[in-house]
Amino acid sequence: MTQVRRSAQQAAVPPSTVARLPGYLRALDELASAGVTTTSSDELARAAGVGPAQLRKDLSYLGSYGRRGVGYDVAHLAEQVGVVLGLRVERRVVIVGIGYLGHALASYSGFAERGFAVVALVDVDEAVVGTLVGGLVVEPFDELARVVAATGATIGVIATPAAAAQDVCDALVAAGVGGILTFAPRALRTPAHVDVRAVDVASELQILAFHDTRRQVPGA
Amino acid sequence: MTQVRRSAQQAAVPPSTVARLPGYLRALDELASAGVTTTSSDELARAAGVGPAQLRKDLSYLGSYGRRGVGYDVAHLAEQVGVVLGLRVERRVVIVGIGYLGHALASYSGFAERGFAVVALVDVDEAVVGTLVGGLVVEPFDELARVVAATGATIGVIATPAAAAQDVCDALVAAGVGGILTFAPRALRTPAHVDVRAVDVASELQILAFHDTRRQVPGA
DNA sequence: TAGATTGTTAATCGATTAACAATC
DNA sequence: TAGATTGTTAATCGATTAACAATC
Repeated sequence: MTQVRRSAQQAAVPPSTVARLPGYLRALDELASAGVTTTSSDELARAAGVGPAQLRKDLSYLGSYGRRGVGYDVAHLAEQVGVVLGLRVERRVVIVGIGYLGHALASYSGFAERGFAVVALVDVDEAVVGTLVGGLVVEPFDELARVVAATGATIGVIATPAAAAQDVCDALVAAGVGGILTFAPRALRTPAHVDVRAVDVASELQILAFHDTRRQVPGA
Repeated sequence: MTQVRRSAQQAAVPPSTVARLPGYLRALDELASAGVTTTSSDELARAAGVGPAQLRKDLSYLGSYGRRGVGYDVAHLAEQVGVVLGLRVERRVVIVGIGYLGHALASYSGFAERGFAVVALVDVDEAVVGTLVGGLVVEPFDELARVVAATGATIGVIATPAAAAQDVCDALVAAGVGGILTFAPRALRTPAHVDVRAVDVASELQILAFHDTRRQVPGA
């Protein structure tokens, strides 16, 4: 048991596989909406935008949920992927920073549809605190710890300017959240037991610009 | 020359390295702002949140921009990384879908700071078309091709609901953009010459939920 | 049974890490 | 020169892909 962070259930699911599971779940939901009840690795892979071999390999880490010669039951597989992702337990989210982005996130219906409840909004700006956004009253930043404790939020979202990100991050960690999703373009320092995912839209554009260059300027 | 998409310049930069370059650029800008003029792979790696060996390996694909025993000139290295990413040419961006998210993106100052000009906003909703957002007048969706041609946009951002994403994507491709950044939770089909990057915030939360589960429910 | 499709194995490929010779 | 730090090589590691035996 010197192995770092390994669940007791089955063999570990590799990170690259975990990162693709939400896409499979999305594709399964789309198929279900279209009335499809049984699917194949070929069909599901196409819907998710990956190769069929990769899909089967990924699913094999979760267990054996298909039937040879037949395929996968859409509803059953979706349920199992949901279980593995931990979506059968309600996940509560607190959003810090209620600017345009925070507004967008607080109002986004896609969260509820995919297993998340936004339970609190927090901001430092006195002009924003107390206003109603997406059905919630914005709380002051210095109440963060209390708000997290009171709501049972386990995931924090940072939607503040980059300059404030590390302080907000520290406060979220101190308040006891286990995972952080940050939109601020800055590397965050966190203890090892806190999971961080970063979305940086300008970085995404820069990666697109790289390929754009290769395409437009072949020689120089 | 049967090799697919390979630039004529130097040896290809691996995708995983390209994806980290924006982070290095960010870290370099932070160091420069702090008055640092020379840095080491150790210092820069720490600022960017990666290991020093990985940083040096990544930079080695771009060329030799450091000096042994001394380190890297911050300004010079930032310039070179910018060149490789294609940021010395102005990149023009059109945003489709001006809801909360589109608003947030249109108003985001971080784009301009990092080499991008938002040159056009487009929406289908008649109530939104004609309004002023972030200093730009929102154009009707059926004008997309004309707007892209007139502004010279080469990158399209999709900030619409998932149901509209594929149609918007097709229209952007038809209009001639070379890269697409989508926030809609749906796999997009595009021709091979168009580069797509997808940001799905609910998927990010689901990945966090996976680790949350491992932590909170060790046994079952 | 014959046909279809999974789950798994093995081979390939790419990415990361560590170590160190080159060199400032 | 002695100390520092890069750039590169080689070793390790993990991820992807292809092929096919198992089996419905």
